[in-house]
Amino acid sequence: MSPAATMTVDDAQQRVLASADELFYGRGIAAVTMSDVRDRSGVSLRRLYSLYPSKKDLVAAWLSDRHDTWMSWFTASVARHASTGTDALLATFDAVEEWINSPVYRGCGFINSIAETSEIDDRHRTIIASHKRDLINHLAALATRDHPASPAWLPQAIAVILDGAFVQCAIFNSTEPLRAAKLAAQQLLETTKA
Amino acid sequence: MSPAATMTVDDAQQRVLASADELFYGRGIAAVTMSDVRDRSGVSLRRLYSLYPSKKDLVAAWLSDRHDTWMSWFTASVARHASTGTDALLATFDAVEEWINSPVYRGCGFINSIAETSEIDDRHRTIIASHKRDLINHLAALATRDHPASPAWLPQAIAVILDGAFVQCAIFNSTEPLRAAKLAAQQLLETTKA
DNA sequence: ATACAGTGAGAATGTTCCTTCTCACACTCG
DNA sequence: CGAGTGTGAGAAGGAACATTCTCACTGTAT
Repeated sequence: MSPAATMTVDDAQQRVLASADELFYGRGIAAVTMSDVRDRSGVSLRRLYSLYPSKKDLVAAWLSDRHDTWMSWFTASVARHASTGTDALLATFDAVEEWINSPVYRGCGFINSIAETSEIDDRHRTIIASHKRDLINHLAALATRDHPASPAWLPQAIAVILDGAFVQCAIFNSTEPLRAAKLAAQQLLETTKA
Repeated sequence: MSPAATMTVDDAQQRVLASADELFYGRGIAAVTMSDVRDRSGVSLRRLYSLYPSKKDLVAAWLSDRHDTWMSWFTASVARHASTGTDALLATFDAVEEWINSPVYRGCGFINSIAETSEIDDRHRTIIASHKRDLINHLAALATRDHPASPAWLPQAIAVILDGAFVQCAIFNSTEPLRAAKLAAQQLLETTKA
């Protein structure tokens, strides 16, 4: 039907998206050229453009892909940390601590991307807003399950604290903000529990 | 001695910095060209480069200037909102509400800038980190004065919540995150007051 | 009045990309 | 085997932009 030569379409897409993630997240969108993506993925420029007709298309595909993988990782990591008896909403801070401590950490890829105005259009902004909305929704589900008496604003507040920690840990290159964030969340959860 | 032709050096610098602020904050650094700055400020390219030998130099001057003006505005705005009897740390949320509600709001200029990796170097990152450190220090001073019994992590926690609100209000183009942030801070201040 | 120092306007330079195109090759299908 | 399609490698086209340079002018100081 349409078997490819050196690499299947799926393979090429997967390699491109994996490379795009390392590059776009690690260096920022504007600092990454299409040739960089080719070099790291091994997918030729010609094929790259046949898969993603423009850099903006590639960026959109990357953001969607990163949303999927990040949310999967996050929910799994939270579940794992909550399984030891820790409050699930509080466990979100333990979950992200691993990430923030990793050497590749460079803040939240979505928050970073939306600041690169010359690389981003409304399509991208929609994906980014959806990502943050989904995060809040997940936190809301955890709150409904474990904190049924908590106020309606709690999930959004936890999300705000998480985003603030992402940002400050990147700016200060330290996990100290995360610790303060977790203590604040802990305090909050204790007083809204009653 | 050295009187200029059309405009004094001080005038030119002031006009350039004012224009740079509108442009860099409003559109992002990469999306603004030196010619844009010339057009808006009325300062010729030649003079622009004699004042700031490179775009990176101009960006550094802008960040320093914005730090000064933003902190002045912020401390004054907090003081004004706190003067009516509101807790000073809580008043920070009322203070930034005006800003976030204004049509020019586009998130925190420092958080946005640090994400534009191809426009930013270590000199800029230092200014940005200092800005956030100064903000925390100011919050710490307010805490020492009004909440002497509060835990040491409180100022950093408030700063995290503020930054998270800055980011989410920009992403969602809404002040809803700020409301959740303020409620969380309120809860926090009440329980750490005792 | 004249030489000079600084300036505005904007052209010229050099670089960095995104995107497209060329050419030769590999593999499929008849 | 022979035509045709898809591909890799990388050159070529074109646009945007930071930075420098040219040229003519203005105001100052001798």
